[in-house]
Amino acid sequence: MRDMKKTTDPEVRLLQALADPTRLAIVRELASNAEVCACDFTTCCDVGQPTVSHHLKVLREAGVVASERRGSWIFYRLAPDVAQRLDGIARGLVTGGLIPVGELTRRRPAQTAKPASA
Amino acid sequence: MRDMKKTTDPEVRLLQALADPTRLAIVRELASNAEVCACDFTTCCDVGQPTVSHHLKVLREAGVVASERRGSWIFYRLAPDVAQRLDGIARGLVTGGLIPVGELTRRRPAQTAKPASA
DNA sequence: CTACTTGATCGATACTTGTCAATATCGAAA
DNA sequence: TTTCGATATTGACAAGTATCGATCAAGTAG
Repeated sequence: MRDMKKTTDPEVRLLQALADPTRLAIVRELASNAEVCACDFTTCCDVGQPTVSHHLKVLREAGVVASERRGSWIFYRLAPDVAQRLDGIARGLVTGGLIPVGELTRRRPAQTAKPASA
Repeated sequence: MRDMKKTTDPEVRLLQALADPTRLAIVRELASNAEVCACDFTTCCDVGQPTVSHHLKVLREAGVVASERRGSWIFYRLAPDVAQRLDGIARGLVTGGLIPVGELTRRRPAQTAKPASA
């Protein structure tokens, strides 16, 4: 378990796909253009062509982007549910507004006892 | 520029902080408990204490969690704006609903010409 | 004070990843 | 078919990082 490097969690996969400057630049470009040729990313992201290809593969396999070949070029666009999936993660992190922390704190012997984790 | 490893982009920083199985497990624990003792993460995330400490540091420096010492224990909770920040990133990725892709495709000579990136 | 407990830090190691140069593949056009 | 342009893949390398054991620092309890 300790060496569990293979992340199966789809939320972690999505976050990992987005958690890179170059890939987020690609995604942002796609967010404002709706359709971008692969060759354009090399200029807008300031990286070499193989690097762009690599990042596009990561994004593709994470379900972040979809590709479509037209003529000699391959156009990429955002998967339609990316924003929704990310928003789902964000919603899962909402607690502060729902649970008054002070109340939880108040009904514990906070200074001397540790609350049960379960 | 090519060696720009120092990521200053706060959105990338947030995503990087969350894009790890152990850290997301910590964050989820905090999302459902609102306040968790640092010592409890070792069991719930199945990693050693130094590892937990390391990940908590990463989360702290990314502004994802806040810590508070009470007695011998240090309690962690989610920063109140984490969900909102993540949602902000998600909103920035919404385009499919705003721009009818078909229309963009239709008014281009898609088969033979490449559209200008700008 | 000492002894104990919690959490942070250090050092080492193994794994992962971002990048590039070189090459291969694929589609279009001649 | 050959040639050319656009992508993908491969191989290698450097940098980053997740993890652990050992140790340190800070606080509590005797």
